[in-house]
Amino acid sequence: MKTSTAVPDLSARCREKGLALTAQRSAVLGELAGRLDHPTADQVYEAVSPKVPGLSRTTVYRVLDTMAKAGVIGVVGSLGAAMRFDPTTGRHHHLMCVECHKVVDFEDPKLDALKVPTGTGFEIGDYSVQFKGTCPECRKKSGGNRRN
Amino acid sequence: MKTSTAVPDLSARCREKGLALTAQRSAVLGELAGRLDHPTADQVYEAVSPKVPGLSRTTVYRVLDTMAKAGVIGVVGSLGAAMRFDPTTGRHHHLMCVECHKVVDFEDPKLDALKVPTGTGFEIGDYSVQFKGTCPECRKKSGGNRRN
DNA sequence: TTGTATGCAAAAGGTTTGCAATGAT
DNA sequence: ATCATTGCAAACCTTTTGCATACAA
Repeated sequence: MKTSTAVPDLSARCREKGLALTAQRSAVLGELAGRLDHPTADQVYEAVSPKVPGLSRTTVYRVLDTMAKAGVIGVVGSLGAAMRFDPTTGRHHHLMCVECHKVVDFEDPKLDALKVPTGTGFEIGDYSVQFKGTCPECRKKSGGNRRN
Repeated sequence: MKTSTAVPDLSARCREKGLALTAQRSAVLGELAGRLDHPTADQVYEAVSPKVPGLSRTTVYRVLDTMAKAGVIGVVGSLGAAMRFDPTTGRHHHLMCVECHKVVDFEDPKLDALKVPTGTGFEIGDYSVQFKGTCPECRKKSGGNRRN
């Protein structure tokens, strides 16, 4: 039988990316690797802080940001900080620009008919597919990072 | 031919939900209905403010929140304010609790093979499916709204 | 040694709240 | 008349930044 996803060795990945492995980074990555939930930066800080005397909240934010940008870890959602509103309430999907955070609707009947998971304990109301990439404008000005 | 989604009459929906239709609400909903992007609360405020003298930023936040909770409008992403991190970097999907914002991984090979949209101008890197619902814990304590 | 990473403190968003006044039904 | 909604100011939470110090390679 195939066990569920093994705990990833994030510290190793960190090294592979050529990033220095400090005590703080090791602790933050070690904490994240062992968690099934998807903690916020503050939750990571609260968990790691007791184990690393003097650890700064700022450092946790910076480590998580650095690791996410290097692809060592992932982020859930990946919109900017601000909440975005949508006049459409029906099922539809989104193209999201990872550069400028632009969000564009995408409709596709095929995607509207996915099988909703059962036996998870969750009562699923709806779903949507998020396609993450780079929008036309940001592709042009390659280094474009104006926020939208 | 079928034209793309028509501009929704959000004010009508507001009435249907039994919510008072004030000048401010009407202006906010009117603005949102006409936009294809997915504006932040602040962007809505900037757009509506000139048309409604004395309009408060607070009110815009409150109107959007109220309407979203009533189902008159939608929100993109629907996580809480805080960013969440994930040790997993490969393609996988999420069950998200709309009550407590808990996020649980969900893996399904079928969902890993969706057709990525083309001809959108976007350069798509990856995607994930977000299933939104209520988690087992929040279902029990029906009114449960502790944040996770 | 040399550049990167950390800590502190302070600032910068983004959003929420208490309370009195205003307004919709 | 009555309760919901608004505006203001202030608080709150999350995240980012400047700068001097400490540390990994």
